[in-house]
Amino acid sequence: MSNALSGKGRVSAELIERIRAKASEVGYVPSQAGRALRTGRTGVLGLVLPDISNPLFPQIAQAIEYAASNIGYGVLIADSRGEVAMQTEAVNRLIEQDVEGIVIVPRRGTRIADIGCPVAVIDSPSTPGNTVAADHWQGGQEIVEHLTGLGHRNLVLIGNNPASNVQNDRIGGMKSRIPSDGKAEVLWIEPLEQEWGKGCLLGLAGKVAEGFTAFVAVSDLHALRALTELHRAGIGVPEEASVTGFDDLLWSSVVTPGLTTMRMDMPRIAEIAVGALARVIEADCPETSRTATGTVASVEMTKVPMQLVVRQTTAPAASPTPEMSPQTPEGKCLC
Amino acid sequence: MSNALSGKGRVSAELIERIRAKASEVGYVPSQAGRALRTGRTGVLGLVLPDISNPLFPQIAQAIEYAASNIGYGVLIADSRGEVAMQTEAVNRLIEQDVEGIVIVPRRGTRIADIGCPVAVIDSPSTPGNTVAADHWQGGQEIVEHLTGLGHRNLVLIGNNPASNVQNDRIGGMKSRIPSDGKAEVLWIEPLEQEWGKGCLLGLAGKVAEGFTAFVAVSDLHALRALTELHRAGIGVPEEASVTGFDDLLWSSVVTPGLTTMRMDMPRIAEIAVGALARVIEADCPETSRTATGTVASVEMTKVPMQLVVRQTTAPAASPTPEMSPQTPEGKCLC
DNA sequence: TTAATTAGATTAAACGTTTAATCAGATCTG
DNA sequence: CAGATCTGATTAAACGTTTAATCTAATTAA
Repeated sequence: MSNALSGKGRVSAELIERIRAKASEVGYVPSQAGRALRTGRTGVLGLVLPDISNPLFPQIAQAIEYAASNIGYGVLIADSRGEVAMQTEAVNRLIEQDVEGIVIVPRRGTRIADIGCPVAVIDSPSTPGNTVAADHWQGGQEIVEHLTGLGHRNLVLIGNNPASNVQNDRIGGMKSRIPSDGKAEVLWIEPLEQEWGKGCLLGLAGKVAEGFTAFVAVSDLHALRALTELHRAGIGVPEEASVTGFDDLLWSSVVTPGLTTMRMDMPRIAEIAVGALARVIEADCPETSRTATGTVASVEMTKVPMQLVVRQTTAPAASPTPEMSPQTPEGKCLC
Repeated sequence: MSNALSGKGRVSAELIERIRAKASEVGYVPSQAGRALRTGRTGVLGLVLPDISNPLFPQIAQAIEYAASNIGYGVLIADSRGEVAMQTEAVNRLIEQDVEGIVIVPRRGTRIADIGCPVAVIDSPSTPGNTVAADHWQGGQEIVEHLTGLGHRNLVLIGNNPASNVQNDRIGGMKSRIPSDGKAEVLWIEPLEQEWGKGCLLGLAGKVAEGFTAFVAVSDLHALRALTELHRAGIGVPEEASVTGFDDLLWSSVVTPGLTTMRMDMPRIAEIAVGALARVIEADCPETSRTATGTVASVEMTKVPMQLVVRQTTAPAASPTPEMSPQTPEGKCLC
């Protein structure tokens, strides 16, 4: 009844105590529904992901949930399962559930329309309307600096799909740090698989024969693939070739050798994202919560630096490879 | 106002149409808060996980979210981040958010107390109070049947922690299918790491020297570790040794060679779990939703069979290994 | 023709909370 | 001491929905 007065208004300490006592005696818990109806605040944020089965989803979800619960919000999840149509449908489901704001990790190439509630976008700094993201470009730079610092000059950059902003940023950053006396070749997996079938070999052995000494993947997933393919071909990692990934997925540390990779500061990113949401929510609320303008474009976009995690898949480049001329002419996919 | 009458009561088709028109004209969306207050139904389920960073969390979350949204429920997530204390705290946060039921994947060894709302537990059939789970025992049986069918007789079973019900079930099932002319040795990783440090070698090369031809892990994570360790030691997979995992994590298909593993039927499990919840919710609701009895113990526990996924890490056992005597005497951890 | 039934529309009450408004008593001021 | 001020408690209104109840007019039956 007046329990809420425990903060506002004027009540005697004695009364407040009596209420408290009775409350816990009866096991009273305030109903969120009632509060929500009166105040228009549900205390719930939505989180929509392009595809929950994305391996780095756990990091995102965990960080968002943590950041949200820290400032008193719950997190309602929705999965667009990769389909772009379901993305808007998921958003609709969330706003029907009266979420006060939405954190969205958009599917590749998707633009988030102005919906009726505050939105924070986590994608890549190159995405229009983005709110916060890891600095993928800087991450790309740092990983190749690490490799060039070890003496590597000829790098194979491994990506999956050139349509991804994130992947492009990472590869862009990598390229920008290739020394003038070195060279880099980009290898896109998806087109390759279009032609040779899913799970095909990437022809990495051929690359080392051509003189490449390092394989720089845009994701630990692809790094793992490279790692095992090289192992299989009898090429020692890191003695004969170095391999790096991105994202520091869980298993990066359990493979042998441990994978050198770049890690995002997810807790930070999540904190910024939900923080931005909370700010516009708590600002807009007094007036017209239903008519909230949509995107949190007002708050300037933030880039969070990535961090290098050095493990065992990187080592100094093999001595200037005496036979560096292309011995195996075909660098093709060996599928 | 009477929009809801669109289902109950008696209204003319004409009026119903007029309402609809006006509604969409004004862009009216019914407020969940109001409905929740009146009906006591929030349409939200909670999902609490022992540790979101668990790599198979995506599968669980995705499946639960899908099953829930299919029958009109939203899913609020909560992470107990491994700490048992936070598990109950997470549950409390959820019920404060007025969830109508909770799906919980309990932390190892945790027992779920009777809280004030319906609960479905997903763990292992050996866990008391469990509602639904994959049939880990059967999974263990099937994977070794696959291996013995290929002629393997001496298997190393790799687990992490003997305190896990799930792992014990799997290993139990495995053991139950070891043929009389074969042998099996269990290798627990966690105690090993206690002694030799995290990420230490498991001494697998020694095992193949002793005559073991197959490594059966309780998780793809450990299988991956075994796979790379064997590769590293120059032991061919699957020519010289077979390796299998569990759970069919995302990357199981991208490693080279692709990992043979057992997959849970998560969609099915999720459907059963949220189905059970929905049933008791919709039954209890009319009377006393606040006084719901707690666990969904009433509905009998269900075991969902696991499915074998054969890829390339398993092959017929090498010809009866002529030199099967233990050449490398030390089977110790080589860390 | 009148009373009884009924379809369809309108009104009212209730859910549990918060916030504003009202009220009674006490302290203070002129 | 009377009127003004203030403190703390109590009461009332409102949020948006659903469900029950009331009300009107029209159709049917006697």
